[in-house]
Amino acid sequence: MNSPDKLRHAHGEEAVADTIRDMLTSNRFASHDRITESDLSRQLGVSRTPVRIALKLLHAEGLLTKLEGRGYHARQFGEDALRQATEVRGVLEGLAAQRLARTGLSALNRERLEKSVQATGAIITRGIVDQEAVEAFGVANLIFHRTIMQGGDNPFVEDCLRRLKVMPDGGVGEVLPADRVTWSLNRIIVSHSQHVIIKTAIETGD
Amino acid sequence: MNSPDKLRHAHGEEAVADTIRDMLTSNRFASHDRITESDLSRQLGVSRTPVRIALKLLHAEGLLTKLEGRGYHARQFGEDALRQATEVRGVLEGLAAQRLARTGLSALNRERLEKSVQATGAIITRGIVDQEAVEAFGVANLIFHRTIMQGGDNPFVEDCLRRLKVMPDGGVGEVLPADRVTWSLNRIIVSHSQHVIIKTAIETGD
DNA sequence: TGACTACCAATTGCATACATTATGTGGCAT
DNA sequence: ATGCCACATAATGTATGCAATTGGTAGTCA
Repeated sequence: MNSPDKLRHAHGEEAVADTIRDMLTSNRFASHDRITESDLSRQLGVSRTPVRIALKLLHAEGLLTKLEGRGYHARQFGEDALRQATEVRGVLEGLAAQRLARTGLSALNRERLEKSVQATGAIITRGIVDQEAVEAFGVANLIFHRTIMQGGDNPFVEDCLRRLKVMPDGGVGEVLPADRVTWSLNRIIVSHSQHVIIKTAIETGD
Repeated sequence: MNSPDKLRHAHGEEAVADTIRDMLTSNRFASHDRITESDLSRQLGVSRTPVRIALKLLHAEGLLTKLEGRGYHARQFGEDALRQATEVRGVLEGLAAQRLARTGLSALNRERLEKSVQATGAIITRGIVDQEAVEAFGVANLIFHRTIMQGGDNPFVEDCLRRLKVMPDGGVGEVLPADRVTWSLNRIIVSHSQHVIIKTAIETGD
């Protein structure tokens, strides 16, 4: 995906960053691969300048480690990193949810959470985990978490969570490639029940 | 400070970003000022290229809001933003402290926390809040929070906290300019007591 | 044979010139 | 008088050429 053609359509600069980000999060680079401006610019068919900017942004995002004169390396995320990111996301969403519980749910947000929970519930009662179900769960999960995150009305929470998205599989609600994580019904059930707990906690005022 | 001369000494590119960051955090721009590449490049005596990169980095850091075609605005941080950032920092440090409580304090970290608490205690018993006391408190406070943060051993927590530093006065333990915040003994006492609570909680295993 | 030096290649960083896009303004037509 | 269209201006985005720094390598001297 993300052939160089795409670069001509979307606003080049960010498109370059997005493309490289995709290449990184889909583990297209080995840990020892040197990533340099020139290589990527040739590879993507653009000049060094946008690539240069993109690499600096990705470095600032923490996706790349600098080799001081010899390019960059793709930052490697192990299992522990995933766990750590999950911890952080947990407390941040907890904060957002807490605030939601205090201020009360707007009608729109209440509806969003309701629909999300109903959607995951429907998947479970259907009992079949196919591609469609995984995608549906991804969407519902995304809506649920995003609603809480934005409803918390704390831009810093959103900033921090956005930062966690740099992790492969770290983004909340992203549909994961089937070859990386085997999605089971169990996992959906766990998520669903957690969502229900959180939702009722918010509605009753924690 | 940070006259354009400085740009010639430190590694240009980051120096440009640092300079602009300083200009932003010291409130040198009014909220309605348009910030453009060309203006800054003239003002700093460098070409647009490094300024361009610096602005993009600062935008990614959340210090600038994009005006989509007409430059940037300095992001304004109100009192509520300070409160929100404090909330986020609270839960993140809570997470780090929790982990510290589980894994146990290393001798070095235990000593650091002990010394910090003793220092703030000494300030309180002395009872005089002068410049020296404020600075001493700043140092002790910084050590306390940084110890907890790093002891949590979660790079994402550090990432997020670093992100909060973009706020004016948002950095933990920074000595604040006297004209922005009036430091009272009360405030130090509150901090001290909180530190004691956190410290004993960690030592007893939460 | 080992270490030091000098050179070469590769890479980042900067500046300038050029292309593209968006906004704002002014004039014209209805 | 108001609305729309066109043009000018300013801002971002891109490409390329050049400088400076760094790492690697080979060659020489002790």
